Amino acid sequence: MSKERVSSKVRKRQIAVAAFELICAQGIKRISISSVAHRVGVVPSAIYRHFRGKLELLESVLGLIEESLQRNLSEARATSCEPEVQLRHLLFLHTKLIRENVAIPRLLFSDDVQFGDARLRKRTYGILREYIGGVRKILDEGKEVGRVQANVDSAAASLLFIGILQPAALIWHLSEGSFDVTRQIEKAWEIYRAQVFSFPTGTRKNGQEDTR
Amino acid sequence: MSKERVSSKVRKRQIAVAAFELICAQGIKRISISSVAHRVGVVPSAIYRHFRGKLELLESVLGLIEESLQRNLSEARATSCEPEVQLRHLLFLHTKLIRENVAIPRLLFSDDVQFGDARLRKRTYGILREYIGGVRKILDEGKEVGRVQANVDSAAASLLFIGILQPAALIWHLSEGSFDVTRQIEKAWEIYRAQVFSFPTGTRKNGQEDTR
DNA sequence: TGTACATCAGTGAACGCGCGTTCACTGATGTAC
DNA sequence: TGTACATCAGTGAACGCGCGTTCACTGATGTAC
Repeated sequence: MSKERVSSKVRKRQIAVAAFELICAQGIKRISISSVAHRVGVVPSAIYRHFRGKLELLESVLGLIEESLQRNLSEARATSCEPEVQLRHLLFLHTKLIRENVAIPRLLFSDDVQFGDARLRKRTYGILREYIGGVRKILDEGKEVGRVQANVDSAAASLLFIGILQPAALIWHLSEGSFDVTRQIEKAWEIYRAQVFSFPTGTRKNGQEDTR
Repeated sequence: MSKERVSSKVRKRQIAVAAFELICAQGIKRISISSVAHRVGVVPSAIYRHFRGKLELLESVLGLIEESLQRNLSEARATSCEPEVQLRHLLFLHTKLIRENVAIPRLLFSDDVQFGDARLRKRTYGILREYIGGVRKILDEGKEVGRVQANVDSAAASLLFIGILQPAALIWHLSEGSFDVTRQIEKAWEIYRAQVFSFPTGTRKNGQEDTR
């Protein structure tokens, strides 16, 4: 034990990251002030120098998750001005994120968040709303330029976008890897995009342009 | 306290149901041998007359969930011979089930199941596979009679079917009701069925029949 | 550059609590005669 | 129908354990003079 002293700002993030990694590896039930402290190389009571309590620690883990999701959203939007390509890339990034960080669904669906303190719940709600709102924005912009079917409800379509991945990821995790999550998501995406986008890549017919 | 004595078979189910209801009302974290026993009107150690331990109790709650899902599947299949109507009805039943029994997603996504004992995980995997398999069967039968698009991947489509509801239910629960889950599911279903079914009800054109 | 002091990250012992589980027991219920 | 006994659901005290949190402390680091 006994790493050297570190400034609170740095340590605070170290602790949040350690908690996040522990959730990835072992689930939320296994994280405790004690286990997180041990991972950082510090004594449990030291955590209280940086966080008021476990709740505040979990909140900061939510902050990390928010960062990742927003980062993905920005990156996806930067790849192309074509909404279909943007969403396709976001799906790819999201898949990767969830595969590598099981902590995310784990924490968001966890009991601590869903039934715990109202602050945690509100925070989570905000994070998800922001993310889904980002997806919806892409769809709405796509509608304006005629790339997205006008009769598609963008709120519902943005939720369904999340639904492309969510069940597959759940099954994948339960199956302990013996389930081709990438392929399932690919196929589900095909169903999705064929209905949502006006002229999906690969099925676009000659001569058909944005005439609407 | 001190209800009268009851046969083990009856009590066993009472206990499982009590645990299920407690999860609905307060989340998994709050259920303990003690709280379940109290709800049944019995002393904690009495639970051990009927279950070897907490794990076995959770397993029996999974059994209740399995029952509900299978019941829905049978009921949906009995409503019509039209696959679209069957799935539509299953979606309705599923929505109702999840709304009234938050315990179901709660337990299935819980840490105890996902990271806990391998038996629990396997059991959950089996339940979900069975349910999704039922959906897939409806789709495959639909394909045979030309009601479901031949180029739709039925495995992916059955997962996406679950995805219609899952994100909406999550957001709905976090929003504490201020979110019109039914409407979102309705709209997402429209996107889904338009792509999956050959001639979705309401958009079927005159003269078009099963010619494939 | 050297000394005195304030700041503050980290320590270690201690706490109260609820948890899952055990065990010897009690006494109601069902069965055999 | 009445008695003797086996079965077995339920009891209550006790256990060891890990949890989140507190508190008085230590001593390294940064700052003022």
